[in-house]
Amino acid sequence: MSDKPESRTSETPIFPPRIGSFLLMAKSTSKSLVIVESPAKARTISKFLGSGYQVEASVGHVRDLPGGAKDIPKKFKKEPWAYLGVNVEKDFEPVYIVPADKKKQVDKLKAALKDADSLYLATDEDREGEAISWHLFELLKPKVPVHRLVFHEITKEAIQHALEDPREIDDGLVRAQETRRILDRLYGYDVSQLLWKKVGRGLSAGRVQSVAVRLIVQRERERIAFHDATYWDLEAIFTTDNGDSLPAMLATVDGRKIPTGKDFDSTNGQLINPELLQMDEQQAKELKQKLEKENFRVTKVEVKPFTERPKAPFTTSTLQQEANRKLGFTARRCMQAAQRLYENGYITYMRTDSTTLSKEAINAARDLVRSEYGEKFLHDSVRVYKGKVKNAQEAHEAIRPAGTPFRVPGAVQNELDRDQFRLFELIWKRTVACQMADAKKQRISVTIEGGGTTFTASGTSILFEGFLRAYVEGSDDPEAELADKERLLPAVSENDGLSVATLDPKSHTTQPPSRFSEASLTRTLEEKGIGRPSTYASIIDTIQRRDYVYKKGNALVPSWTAFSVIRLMETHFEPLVDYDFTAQMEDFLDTISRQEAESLQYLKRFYFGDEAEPTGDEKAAIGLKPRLESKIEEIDPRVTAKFSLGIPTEGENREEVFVRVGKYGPFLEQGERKAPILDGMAPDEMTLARAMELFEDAAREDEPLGVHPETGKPIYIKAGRFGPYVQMGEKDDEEKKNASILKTIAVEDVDLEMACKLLSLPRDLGEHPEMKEPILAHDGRYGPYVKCGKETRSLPADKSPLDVTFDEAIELLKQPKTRGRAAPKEPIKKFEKPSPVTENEIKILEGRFGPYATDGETNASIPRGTDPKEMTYEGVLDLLAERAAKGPTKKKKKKKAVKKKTAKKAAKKKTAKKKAAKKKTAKAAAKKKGIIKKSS
DNA sequence: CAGTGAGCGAGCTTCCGCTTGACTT
Repeated sequence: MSDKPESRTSETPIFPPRIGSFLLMAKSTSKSLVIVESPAKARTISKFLGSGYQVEASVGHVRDLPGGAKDIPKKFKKEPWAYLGVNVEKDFEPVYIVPADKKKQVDKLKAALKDADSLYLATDEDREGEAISWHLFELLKPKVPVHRLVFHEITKEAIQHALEDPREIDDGLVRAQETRRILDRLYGYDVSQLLWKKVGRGLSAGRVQSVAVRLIVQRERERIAFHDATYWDLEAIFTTDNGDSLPAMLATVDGRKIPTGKDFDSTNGQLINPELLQMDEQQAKELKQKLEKENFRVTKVEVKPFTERPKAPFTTSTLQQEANRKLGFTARRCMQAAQRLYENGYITYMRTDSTTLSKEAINAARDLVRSEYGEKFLHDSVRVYKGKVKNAQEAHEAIRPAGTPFRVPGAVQNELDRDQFRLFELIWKRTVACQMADAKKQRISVTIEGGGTTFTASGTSILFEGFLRAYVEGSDDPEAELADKERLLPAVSENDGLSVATLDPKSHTTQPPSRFSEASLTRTLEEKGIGRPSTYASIIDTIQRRDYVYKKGNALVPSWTAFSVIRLMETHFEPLVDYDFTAQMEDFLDTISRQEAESLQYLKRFYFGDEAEPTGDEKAAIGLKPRLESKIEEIDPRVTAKFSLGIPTEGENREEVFVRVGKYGPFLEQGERKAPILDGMAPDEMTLARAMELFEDAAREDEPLGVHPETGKPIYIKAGRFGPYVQMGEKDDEEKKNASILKTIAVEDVDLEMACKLLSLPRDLGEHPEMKEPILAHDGRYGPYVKCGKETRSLPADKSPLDVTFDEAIELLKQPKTRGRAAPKEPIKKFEKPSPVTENEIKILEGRFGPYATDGETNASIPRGTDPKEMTYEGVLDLLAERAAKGPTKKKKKKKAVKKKTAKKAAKKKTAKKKAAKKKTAKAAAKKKGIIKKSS
């Protein structure tokens, strides 16, 4: 394979050769290669173009920055910036590689190009599409004429037209894309790595995900800060002279308005305007009694007609939102169904930010309105929706039924599965509805007076359905949706007398702002121009995979880890989580694509700060690198990961209570007291009162597994730092005993008998005949082992300290100790020739972390994916040389440095590391514990 | 968040956007 890693240099020509050059060499069987992004699109276009064209797909991007160490080309591996894949020391020069999963496709394209006498790059007409074309050009190095082709619709006419009018690759757009890519990499990798050091392993930060998490955390903070308020009013049903019922709500009493939810300050639950009348239950009941005897009459009837327009055709974002609201689909499920519909030709492309419909589509929709609903439901002129989405790139049409005419849902039902059909129907209706007439409605408000009070009643009636016949948009707030429905009032006129049928005191409690759902998060991100159609679903996946957010029904709930990370970001990297950061970046990218600004200058200021390039806008001068360097010292995770719940004003313990986020998850702390926080408890449920309860719970002993038959002490299963263990005796029992549960035993299989066995360790197997010392079988931090005097031997994997025999132990103790486990393992491979460096034998061994090569001094892992048996002598030498060049591992150096500072800190670090390794088991056990607790 | 004796290497995690299969069940 000749896919050598490339790095862009300034000499690389951006523009392909001029159209029409070198046509003299055209082969007799002349064929043109056309490359589009999607295979489905390639199939469709292939039908429109004759045999003179071969249409292939790039299947997305074909080159990218290296993802991790395994992708970084050898020659850069030693560079300090290698982990970024961007040479920040040399004008942010990116390193591009062909990702492993794209190699096959690139080879295919190369082969296809060999048979072609011209190349058409027909990727999408947006920033990313332009970049794909450029990368294809760089990678394929075509020797035939190259043309850049764009078409907005996939029709024969549009494609023919495009072929007649090709253009060149747009250098500005390509640079803008590259700038975006580099910025995301610098932000993403550098800030993530800071989080690994300060918060926990495997965490991540990024331009898009961090803002998404911040939104969710911010909403939770509002919920925590929320103070509810309760107020009462009266719900009346009046009767007209005709005997019709007229429901109405109390509005004023003696001129004072009755409040509604929005009249209260959410931070303290108090009325914003104290002139309003906040009644309690008592007052409401008294008022009811008083009013029952009063006469009422209608004093005002207001009729207001209004019209409603259909919503724009679907974009990815609005489709996901509606599928979530109406069908209960997650973003992921919606996109999966849409992908199938697209691939099989039922709908147009599903990743789009455009609301524009092609002429053909508009005509098809209008024809269907006529045939399905009748002429009078047709909007009198063609409705055109202007895109109002921030940073829209509009490379595609809106999402709509494919082809013309549109097939009606009933006709395709048997061809589709249930998800696909329901989604298709949704798309069909939305598309058709947008060429339908406005709905005409009217709102009627009735005011009723009597006994110094006023009541109001309102109703909505539909005068003409219009587009509502086909499609009603869903709402994030089910109550609002309900209120939107038609509500009819009996015909009444001013001065009509009314009698009271019922008067019901009703209590209302104000509600905190609701959490984000997938739909409302996507909508908010889109409004702010954050994320792209192809990424909305993956953003939601990512923040859940990192345990920043979990779902509770449809709601996205932030974890305490999210609180911790977001506070760290807000405190130390505020510009990076600014809600406008992406929008500002887009503005810069626009100037870069118009070739009015330099990418380099922007990146310099972003990464190195204003000093590097002091001009213009402050906002871009974030100075990520110097900021990271100063923050790595400054940030104290024990501060950013500590949240006060307040100070108790009663009870014995009056110290301040905190939620703290540790490596194993969140826990409560009050002075010396600690209590775990169980999974599934949302941050806004964690009040001071609830925390105090949890401390009590933690103090109370758990249900014991049973009682030890000999000592009579209770036995508990507990989750500890080193995994699950059994404890005999109460917590404060001086003679209590603990024993780890062997890794070969599942926690749920531990019964009383097993627990007793574990507690019986170390087990005395008898005296060693020669050493005259007892042989003990025990379980330790490196697993089970036998011990005799000062000699220890680990047990092989198939032996347990619970049943290892005397003879087996003797046998083990006979083995030499040097190689740790039972016998030294056979090398996977040995080489005859010794190392020229150390003159030792070179071997490939099977180690704890996989196969590695050693020359006696240096050890080098065999890269994953390489068969160690296939390694050549030269290959091994290369690996060893590379490893040796890196020098001794950094870790050892660091540890020493830390040790110098404070011995205490170093010790802490050490245990922390061990803890992290066992996190999983401990967590699982804790979870199990939670379940046991609940069910018992 | 419990405490239990050795020594043979650590290396990796992560971003955003563009696209589908290749896997398994």
